[in-house]
Amino acid sequence: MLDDRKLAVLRAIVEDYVSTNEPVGSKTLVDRHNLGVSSATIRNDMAVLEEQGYIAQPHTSAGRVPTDKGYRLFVDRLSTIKPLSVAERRAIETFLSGAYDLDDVVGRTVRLLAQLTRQVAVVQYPSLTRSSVRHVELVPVAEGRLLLVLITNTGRVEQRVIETSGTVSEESIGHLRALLNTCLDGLGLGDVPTAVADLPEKVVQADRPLAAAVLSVLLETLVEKHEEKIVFAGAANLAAVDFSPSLREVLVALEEQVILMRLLGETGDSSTVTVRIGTENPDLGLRSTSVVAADYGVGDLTLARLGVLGPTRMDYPSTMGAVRAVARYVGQILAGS
Amino acid sequence: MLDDRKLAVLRAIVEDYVSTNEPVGSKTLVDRHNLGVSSATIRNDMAVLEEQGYIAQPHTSAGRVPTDKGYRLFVDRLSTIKPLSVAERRAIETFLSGAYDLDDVVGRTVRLLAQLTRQVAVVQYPSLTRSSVRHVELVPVAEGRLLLVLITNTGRVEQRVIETSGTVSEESIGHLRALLNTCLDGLGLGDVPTAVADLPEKVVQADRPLAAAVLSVLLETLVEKHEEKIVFAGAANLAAVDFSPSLREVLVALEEQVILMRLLGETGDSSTVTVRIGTENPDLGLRSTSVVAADYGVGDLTLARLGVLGPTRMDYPSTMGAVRAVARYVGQILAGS
DNA sequence: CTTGGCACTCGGGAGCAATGAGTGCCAGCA
DNA sequence: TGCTGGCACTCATTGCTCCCGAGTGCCAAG
Repeated sequence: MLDDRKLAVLRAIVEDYVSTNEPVGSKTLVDRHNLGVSSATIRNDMAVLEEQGYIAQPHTSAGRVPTDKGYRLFVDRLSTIKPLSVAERRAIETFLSGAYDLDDVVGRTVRLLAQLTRQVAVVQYPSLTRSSVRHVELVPVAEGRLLLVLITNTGRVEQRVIETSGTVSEESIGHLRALLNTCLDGLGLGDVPTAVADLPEKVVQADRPLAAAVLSVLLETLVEKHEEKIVFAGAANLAAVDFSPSLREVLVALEEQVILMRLLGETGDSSTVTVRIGTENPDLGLRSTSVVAADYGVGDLTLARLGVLGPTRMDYPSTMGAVRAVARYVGQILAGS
Repeated sequence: MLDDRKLAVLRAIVEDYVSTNEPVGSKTLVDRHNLGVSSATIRNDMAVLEEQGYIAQPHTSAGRVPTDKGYRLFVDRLSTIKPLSVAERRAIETFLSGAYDLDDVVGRTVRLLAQLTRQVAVVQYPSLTRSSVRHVELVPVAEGRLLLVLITNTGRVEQRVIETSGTVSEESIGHLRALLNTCLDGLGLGDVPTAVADLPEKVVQADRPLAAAVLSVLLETLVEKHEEKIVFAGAANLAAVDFSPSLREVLVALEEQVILMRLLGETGDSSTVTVRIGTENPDLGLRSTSVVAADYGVGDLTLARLGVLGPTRMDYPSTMGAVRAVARYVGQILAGS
């Protein structure tokens, strides 16, 4: 259907258009790439490519521009992920290794990725559901108020206030704390609900209301935090590209956690970079953007995803390289802390 | 210098320009507001106002537009803060009272403020320096690693990893934890450094390295977190106004913590709303924006600031009303949790 | 299948006139 | 002294035409 030269033409169109941001015509194409044929031949090829829906012209008498379908073919078959330079890798490593807690790791990662790709970066916090309990802490913070702190093996710390009906003794708290920790230590968060089901029965009669209160808040925390936290950075990079009309829509989408979550999407083939182009996106208003995303995690364990959002007209090979590299390094950093 | 009518004219110009976003001329002015004089008279007044620098015309044969100086006069002497409607107040209250921890309070606040004013909202986390220690927790998370968790009376939780040279026994940790808590409980964070200076001397010889490590991390935390955390929301609202060229600069500024901090500025008269207009701003690139900010806190204690950033051409009375109201409610919520 | 040639299309920019909102100024009037 | 109506003037904006050139599609020949 499409012979080698037509594919080469498509590739050239994508590359030229990405770098110049101007519709590319048959003449400029033969000038810039040495395709060994005349512009008339290219024109014929382009007519075919257009008929098949890989490219389009904004208006008659203008050059061609890749369509989403064209980008898709380019990503799937015409390009390879471009590895980062040694200098870049080193920069990533030193920058990330300076982080001192989970918030900081995520914060640095998202800024790094934004800067590296000059686009909007999105990073999801490590999943709670896949991590396990490292420690549970109960701290009295005021009359009738306890603070429940849950620490996971991924370094995440969750906190919730518990209202207790009356004053609670230090011993009761200490007892409950010990009980919780022996029950839960090392347990996957998904298994917590069943493990603590019979907790109230294990404490003395007087402390049962307390135990029940703590328990309900603990379970709530697990459920609510299930919808993961997600952050972005580099919105300023959007202004550089001129999205003119849809810029507002894109900004709105970015501020909506739920949309961001869907944006990164479910894990495709793990250990690979996923690309979603233009209308392949689940969200309206992001129809003119592409998302390049990847899983990150420690060893075989996938913790969450991160990625980049930019115009469909983006440098896919480089972006994919940056996303892949950052995902790997974050994994390493998390493993080592 | 400026008689009452000239002030009335200035007020009318500001109000008209804010609502229509078009330079306002003498004719439209007498039509819309009943000033009781003819347009020629208004023209004379406008000439004076322009000479004094309160208004300017984008080009000859165009209407007048307020200058920063004009807005300043308007805010200081020609307008009063517009209180929110009962419905709005109720909405704020119910929305904020649904929050369940500090992150959530701040997150809801910033989104609320952005939506209420249709501009960019900025909220600073409650200051660490002005709060006091509620509890210190030490948790072993791995071989050679401890997690230090610091809980303050404002509900803020700080965490840091401590690298210990060797394995540390549970007892050592327990001892140190108890020691820290008796030393620090209720202490203002500013007083922590002196209070813990002699800590290593209070533990048995073998635990001194541990104590020193914990100590240094604790002090680091206090210093580093001194530069407070700050968040924003509503960037999408920027796209609605057409900042055309400077939009990028504004977005850049928003992502820079340091700039944001400076933006809210030092507390002016507390319990009042502060307005900074256009070039009064410390930052270049925000020359065409205004900031409306206020302190918030519990009772007499000021914890931090929050505010709104928008075009100089904004509805100051309403914005000030919204900022003031939200600041008050956040204070109430924090007091009650 | 490729190529040079050629007519055709159409967006974008330059040039130009008409429009009209808005101004500054002035002389007259209370 | 301050207000007013009148009037000439300015100038951004709009709509119009015209022209240019990049780029195409098609065709006949190699």
